[in-house]
Amino acid sequence: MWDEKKVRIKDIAEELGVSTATVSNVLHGKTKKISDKTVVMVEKKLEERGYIPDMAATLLARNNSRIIGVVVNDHPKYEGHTFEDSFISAAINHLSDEIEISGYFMMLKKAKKISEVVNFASMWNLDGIVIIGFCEDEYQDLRDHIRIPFVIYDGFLDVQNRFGNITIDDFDGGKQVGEYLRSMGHSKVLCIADNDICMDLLRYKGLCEGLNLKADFFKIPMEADEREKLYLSKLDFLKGYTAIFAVSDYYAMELMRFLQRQGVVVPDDISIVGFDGCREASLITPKLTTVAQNNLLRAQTAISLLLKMINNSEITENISIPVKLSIGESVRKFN
Amino acid sequence: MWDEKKVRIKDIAEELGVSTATVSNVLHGKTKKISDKTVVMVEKKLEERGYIPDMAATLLARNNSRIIGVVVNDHPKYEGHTFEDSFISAAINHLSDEIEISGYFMMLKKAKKISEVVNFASMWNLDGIVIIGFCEDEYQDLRDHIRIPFVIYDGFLDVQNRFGNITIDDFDGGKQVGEYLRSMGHSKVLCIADNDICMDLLRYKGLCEGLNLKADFFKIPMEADEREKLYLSKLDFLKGYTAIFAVSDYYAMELMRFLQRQGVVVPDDISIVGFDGCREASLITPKLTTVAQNNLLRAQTAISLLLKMINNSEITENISIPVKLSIGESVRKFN
DNA sequence: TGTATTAGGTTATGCGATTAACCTATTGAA
DNA sequence: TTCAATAGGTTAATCGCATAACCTAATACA
Repeated sequence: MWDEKKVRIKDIAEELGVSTATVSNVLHGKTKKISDKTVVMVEKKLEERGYIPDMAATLLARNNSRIIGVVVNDHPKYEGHTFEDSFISAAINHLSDEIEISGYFMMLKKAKKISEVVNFASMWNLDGIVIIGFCEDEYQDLRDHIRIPFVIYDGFLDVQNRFGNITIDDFDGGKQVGEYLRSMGHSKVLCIADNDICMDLLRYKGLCEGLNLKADFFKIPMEADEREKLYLSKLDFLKGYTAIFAVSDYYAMELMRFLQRQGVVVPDDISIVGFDGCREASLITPKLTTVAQNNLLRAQTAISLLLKMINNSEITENISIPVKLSIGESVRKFN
Repeated sequence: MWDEKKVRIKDIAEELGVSTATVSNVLHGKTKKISDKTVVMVEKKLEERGYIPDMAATLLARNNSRIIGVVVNDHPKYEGHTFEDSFISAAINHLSDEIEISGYFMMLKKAKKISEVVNFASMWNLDGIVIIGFCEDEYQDLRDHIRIPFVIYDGFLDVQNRFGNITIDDFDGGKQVGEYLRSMGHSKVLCIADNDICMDLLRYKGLCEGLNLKADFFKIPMEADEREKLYLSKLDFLKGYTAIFAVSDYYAMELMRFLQRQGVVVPDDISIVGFDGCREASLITPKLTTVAQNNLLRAQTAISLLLKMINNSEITENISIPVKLSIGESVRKFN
């Protein structure tokens, strides 16, 4: 039923009465030492027989695999829907395209621990890794245990050349939000985040800078039902603010739904701002005001940096992608 | 910098003074002909040296790769955001988990043509394929050109055992919508779809059955801007219906946004129903009434069927996953 | 006592592609 | 005429693992 034999270099060579080396050289354009007629003959035969290289053999024979691993932290906060997250799925989508364009292959993996990443790299002889969603300690750990270059897709601004690092200007994004809210007359502003480190903190600091005052910071739990409980118990506290800045669109939209269910009108009663510029943000009502990231540019930058690192293991760069406030309908003018 | 040598079976064997065959056999649990103490000794050493098999060599040496390909049609309608589509990303997310649980590896690929799928399978020696988003002709084409089993993730109900086929009961889904709309007093109902074949038609037929009358069918173009134009020019036509059933949530939500921009209130002026039960459907306002699919069950079913087919190439099954109407806020009672 | 069986391994080959090293015939130069 | 160089290849080793075929010593059996 499904048993046609696959065409190998050896088959081509035998049918043509040449050596496998000749066929292989033609395949790779190393034709300096092969006559034009032989080249043409081999090329024709390859085409005719529909030759497709066997990757397992190819990988084994050369020392670079031309495979790039994309590893996403399978964080509990995604509740098993990691690849459905809008930031993650956009990353995968564009990374996949960029990797293919560059003539590489992508291997995609969820991982809970850095040791899984190390094993993954070793077992597939990956040429490089793009990694998403771990924290700084874990990246250092990875750095100490791996032999290949990697680029942190959601990097930190303050990292000093220790690995490839793609970041957005979190501080500036927060600042843009702050300036906008200030221009709209808000001064009682709350910032919510699940995390008080790294980029969340930068966004918060930017917010304060833009507002020109110290906004309050509220840490929320990572589990959805605990957040719900917390919001319920702190409803009056939340209502005490005229605007709330959530450090991700996901939290912003969740909070918005929660408030709407409690009869709070957005933006009339409370204004809300998110961060990420995910697709749903512009599909909901009211449209979410948020800080938009250029996912395509980010993926392009990540892959082009990684390829540079693969070709020269001394390079490590820290690249920041600009962000831009995207004004929706979730903030009202406040006097 | 990144240059530790990787541990091979040969290294383990030499350090222990045994043959590579012994180590390999221990690795695969073929310990009938190996003394307990040797087994223990080898296992200890493997653990201690952190042995990780080289996949390229493993694949090459055995005739099954233990790789499952997941191929998604890179359809123009996604406008380059294929993996961000909610149906697709949910599929990838769950398929990835199921494949990993089964001890296989996933290779993910976008493809525009079936020939790419054939090459992909050949180059990686895939054991099987899960394929999403192509049309029936293309699947037949694939069937004729490939040597390995494949399962159609978004299959058709009327296919007769020609490949592994996972489908939902499109007809029943449409029927549930029809019955619901009928119970809400709607009789002027329009069905919109970009396609007049297969599952879209089944959903439409189910709709009519449930309504107990023949609803109108309206074909829309696949390009977003052309749809926009069409909707604009046919606004009065659309307003002539009390309820519109879009055969996917994507179209339903898009239409809802369009109507809202035109000042049409949903559901007060027009009721809207979608199909798929994607995540955004429950996040928008008003919450979309839609036909929910169980994505996890679908992925589990697809992988378990594919594994059956891999182990016995005679099997081909046609499995239908039940669907359930999820009532939101986008349909009003009409008298 | 002689033969069969079993325990506990080892040897050697192949998977398909890559590539360094080698070979031979022809041409060119002195 | 002789040697070097070049064109146009071929040979054979290698990548790391799996596995069928083979081997030897000890034990079982009759």
